[in-house]
Amino acid sequence: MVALKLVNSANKRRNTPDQVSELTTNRLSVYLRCLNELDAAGVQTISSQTLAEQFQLNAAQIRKDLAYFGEFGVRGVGYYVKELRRHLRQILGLDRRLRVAIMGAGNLGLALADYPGFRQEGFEIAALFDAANEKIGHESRGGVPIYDIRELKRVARKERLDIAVIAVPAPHAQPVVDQVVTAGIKAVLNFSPGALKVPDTVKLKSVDLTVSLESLSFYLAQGETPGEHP
Amino acid sequence: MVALKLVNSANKRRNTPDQVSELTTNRLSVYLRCLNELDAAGVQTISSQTLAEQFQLNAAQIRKDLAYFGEFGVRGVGYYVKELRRHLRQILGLDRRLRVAIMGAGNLGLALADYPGFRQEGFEIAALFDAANEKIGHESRGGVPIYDIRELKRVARKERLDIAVIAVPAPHAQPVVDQVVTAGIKAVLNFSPGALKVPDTVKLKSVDLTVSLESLSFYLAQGETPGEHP
DNA sequence: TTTTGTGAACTAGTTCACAGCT
DNA sequence: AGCTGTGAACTAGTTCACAAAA
Repeated sequence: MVALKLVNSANKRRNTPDQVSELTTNRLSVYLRCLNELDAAGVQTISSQTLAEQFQLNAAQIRKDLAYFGEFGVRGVGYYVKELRRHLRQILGLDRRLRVAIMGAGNLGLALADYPGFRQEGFEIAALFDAANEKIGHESRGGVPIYDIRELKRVARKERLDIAVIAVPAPHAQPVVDQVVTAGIKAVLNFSPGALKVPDTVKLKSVDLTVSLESLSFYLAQGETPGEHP
Repeated sequence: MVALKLVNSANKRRNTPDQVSELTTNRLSVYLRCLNELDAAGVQTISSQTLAEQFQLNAAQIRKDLAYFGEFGVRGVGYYVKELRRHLRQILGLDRRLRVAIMGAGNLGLALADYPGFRQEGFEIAALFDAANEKIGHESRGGVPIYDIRELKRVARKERLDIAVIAVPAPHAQPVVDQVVTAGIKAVLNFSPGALKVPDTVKLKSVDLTVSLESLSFYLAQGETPGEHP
């Protein structure tokens, strides 16, 4: 077991022990953000306990999440911030720039194209796509070029696009995602409401604004009648 | 038990039996969307089985989610679409219009203000707030007025704002959400990266774009080394 | 017969608690 | 002494399977 772990941490990539839960990868991303801040603040080491206090999390959970990918900690000390940060970036595949396409140059698409949060952590918004002739050939305020969606396959290859963000009106979402799949893009972030179908060789992640708002509405409706809270 | 259930479905509102999971309320929202489509298509009744086939879900799960709030189905028949739709709208608190404020009239805030998906299901974008003088007093393309954020408390009362959407740059997010809480708003949808602190009388729901993208990045990084899929 | 509502069984995810390094 | 890594215990969420109703 110890021998296996040593092999794993020597041969850094390649480690899908069974199947990592989405909840885990989301947390890794949160840890990374925290480590970036700690590193920027000049902190050298951090314990799972201290890290857990920052957000609403259990220290054992953090240790388990990390231990899953290797033995990154030092007993009696904690984790070296710079080192753990490097490991997490590599586990999350952020040690290379990922190129993102945004489908739909409407309000939302243009806003996302220039959203500074995306660029920060190694993502590069390389292209916008739209079907409206008057938009094609122009670019976003931040300088992202707008291509004809019919050019998707060609541009995807030439620009080496890794991820597509779906920001088109709901009725166009499925046809557009079909084109994305055909163009060979393997990861999709969907902002349109409703379920999209993709083959299971493609990873789809959906952010449904209506569902989020309605979940808040439910809370407000329940809150009307007081009810207890733990 | 049967008697209790009859009481519950007679006295429709008021039913927080223990604590409803977020996963459940999210699904209710998905069911509602599906029912809207079925109703529009003129479908009269639907079984949990048929509903489950529409998206990737188990029929028992749907029945359990619904049965939690009352006995809405008819054995041997299924659910009456119109009736179930009405129940769900009421459970989710969508039987009244909810008034939404968007904090931050930048790219993202303006895009969200005019996002058609929001208006559709009973939400009303009533106000934008910003700190930049040159924006205050203007309005979004869709006609949502932009107020000075210092006016938040007054406007929140006058306009009866129910929900705040946080679309300001990350460093401003915590101060802004503090003001939102002070203004008495009880539900917040946060688009800024990182954790926000709110008192537990306020419901906070976060959509973290960086986390979503990094989760896709993880998938791509793992996919490099083939690995099996079930 | 069809399909709901639901206890029981199962699966996934979290937290505890402690042996074992440093 | 301090803190990680991890089996064991626990909690939450999902699916099965079937009795009861229409």
